Amino acid sequence: MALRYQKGTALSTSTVVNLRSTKVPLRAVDISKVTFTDCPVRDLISQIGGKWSVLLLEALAQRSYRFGELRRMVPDISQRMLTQTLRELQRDGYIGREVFPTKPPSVEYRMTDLGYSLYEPLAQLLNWAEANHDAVRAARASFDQSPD
Amino acid sequence: MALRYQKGTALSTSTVVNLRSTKVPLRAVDISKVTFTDCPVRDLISQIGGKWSVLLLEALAQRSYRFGELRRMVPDISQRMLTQTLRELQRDGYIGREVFPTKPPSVEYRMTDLGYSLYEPLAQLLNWAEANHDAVRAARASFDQSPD
DNA sequence: CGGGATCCATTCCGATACTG
DNA sequence: CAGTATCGGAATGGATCCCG
Repeated sequence: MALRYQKGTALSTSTVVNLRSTKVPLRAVDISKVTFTDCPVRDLISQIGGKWSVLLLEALAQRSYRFGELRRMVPDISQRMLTQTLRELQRDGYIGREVFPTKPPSVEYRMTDLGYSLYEPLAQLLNWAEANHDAVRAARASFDQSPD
Repeated sequence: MALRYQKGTALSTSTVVNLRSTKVPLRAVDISKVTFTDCPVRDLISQIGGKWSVLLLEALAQRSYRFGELRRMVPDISQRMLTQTLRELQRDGYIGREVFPTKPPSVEYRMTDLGYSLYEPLAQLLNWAEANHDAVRAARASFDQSPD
């Protein structure tokens, strides 16, 4: 039983198990010719696992913002990464991009319905992070002093 | 107004806004001498944003597993990354590690209470990923054909 | 203003070999 | 069985310059 899909066809005789809840029986899936992005979880993690995606989703969940506004909200992001991350979020359908042909041009980014639906469970996770950050840092400090 | 904490003290006169829900008023936080890991969200993302963390949390949310079992469940993980990721998860207090001094030795990993509490909102997010993967891939295909 | 293009440092991660 | 150590390639991301 293999966990989550993997690249290539190296394990064509194996199966992949989609684990989710302990209350749900495990489902076996043929792994032959299954590619990386076929696994929803690996796909999502590889996307929003980036350094900036979640921060931008957080901002745009509030309201629409222009490129320069976002840049000022995340002061330590480079222009390159801001552009690139916004493109990826747009490509996945989480945010929309509208160009206003003013001089100089302005571009506004806004969350889509799909993006809002993603942000719901995501916000819960971020709330957890904030609520439990002290516990995590305590565990970390304890481990660093004497690895259990 | 800056979004989320950043490194160093370069923006000592700025403030950071913790954004979360549109229903919650924005809170301003002094950014002076605030380091990277002081932001719970950035900290969490940099941790579980890795390639393997979520998969291992998913597995261990089911039941305890031994090192070799986890390795077989995630066949495309290297021994190096399995060890490393498990250490990080243990360090943050999400999982525990117990050594049984048999010959040869066996080591069992199990989720902690903190890990289970993290897995609750995380599982919701993963459920979303599975439920909406088709929509994401459709948006991606559409974008690749003609960038909106 | 909102990018694109290029170069470079760092980090991540896989492969391999070795060990108690 | 469950690691550790080392190496090298791949991917990530920052800095800088240019452009309509």
